[in-house]
Amino acid sequence: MAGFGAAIPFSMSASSRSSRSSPSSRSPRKTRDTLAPDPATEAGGFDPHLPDVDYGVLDNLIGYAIRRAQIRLYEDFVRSLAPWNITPPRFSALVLISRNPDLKLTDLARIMGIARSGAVLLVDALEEMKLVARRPAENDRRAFSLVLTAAGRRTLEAATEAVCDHDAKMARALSAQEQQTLRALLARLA
Amino acid sequence: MAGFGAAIPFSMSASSRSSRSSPSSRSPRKTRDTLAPDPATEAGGFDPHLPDVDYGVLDNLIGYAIRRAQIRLYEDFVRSLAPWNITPPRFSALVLISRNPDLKLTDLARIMGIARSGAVLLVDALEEMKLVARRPAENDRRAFSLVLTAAGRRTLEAATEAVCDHDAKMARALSAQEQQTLRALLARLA
DNA sequence: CGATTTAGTTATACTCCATAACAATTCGTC
DNA sequence: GACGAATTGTTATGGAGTATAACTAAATCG
Repeated sequence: MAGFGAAIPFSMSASSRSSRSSPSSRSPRKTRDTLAPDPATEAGGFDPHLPDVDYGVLDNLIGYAIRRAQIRLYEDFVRSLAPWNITPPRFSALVLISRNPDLKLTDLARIMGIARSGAVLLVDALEEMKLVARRPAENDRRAFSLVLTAAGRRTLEAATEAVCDHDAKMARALSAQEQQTLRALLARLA
Repeated sequence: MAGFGAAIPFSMSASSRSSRSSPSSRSPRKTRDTLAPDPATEAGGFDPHLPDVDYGVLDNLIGYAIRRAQIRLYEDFVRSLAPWNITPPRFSALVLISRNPDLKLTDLARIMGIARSGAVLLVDALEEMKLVARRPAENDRRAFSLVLTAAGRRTLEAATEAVCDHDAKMARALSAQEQQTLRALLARLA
């Protein structure tokens, strides 16, 4: 889930494979054959609310209304960042590194709500893309200060523009006043 | 990510481990020792908006406002379902199976936006928990009709109550009128 | 009937992320 | 100032979720 980089662990008990009697009783596996290349990818674009489906309580929950909106926005958000090979967590990291001087890897992890080990991987990727550099921190020889490279600044600028365009496009059905209302209501939840 | 059971693939290029010069230059690994049991879990509860942090553009995007609200709701949502070992996708599946008679596994996959293979695992888990049963479908010996067991109905009823309580708790800061407004605005996005 | 499609399944692999352990360093406290 | 505790960055390992591809049995369509 991620998206912002949040934890949202959601792990719980594994549901290990179970033996089960199948409708058409199993028979021994044959060897490869390959007749039809299997029709294009499954599970493509996802419509969070199909007609002719009874969603029961799900339709009554504010949480699901938010979830649905988030799903719709998210897919397009990812697409708008794809040209730079930037994922949402990477975008968040770039913004945070850009705006918070002397940010340490541990700070980044805390802010984004991920484990330090995850932040290492994230920064590794950004460093390999030459967008971020680890610079020895002053006063602490254990730590790095994270900084954007020149390329990182350029990429962030371009990606930011794309993201803002995307956001404006998504919200264009709402007036400025309505957007303000939406923001205020969301902020008051929970 | 899931949560509702949505796809949201979000995969792209893997950021393979890179060689990197560390701040304190590496030395050979020693064997086990175990001194301190490492302080409680990292990446615990996540605050989507810390003070003293500059979030830059992120604070201006409607998409992030929604994302943040969703994150806050989600953690609590998961906790409210935990007593029954029900995850959000499992809850969605139970509701959908309950409300849509004669639902097939493939239908479930399509509605939830996951691959059929994923639906198999989901239904496997629910069947192992004795909440759902595969019943041979009429007129099609390939397919199952998914149905709730008596235990499944009881569990769904209890979990639904917990979920509704949770949702009401989250939205209690908003008047009925405001909740309606929020719903309407969310529906008009994208 | 034969070709194609569909439902359910399995195997495999990938991605993201957490936990745990660790070395080097810093901090707190006497 | 020395020593135990905490912190920083790191690696190894593994788990959960989901996708892709291939497959069997059955239905459908010409």
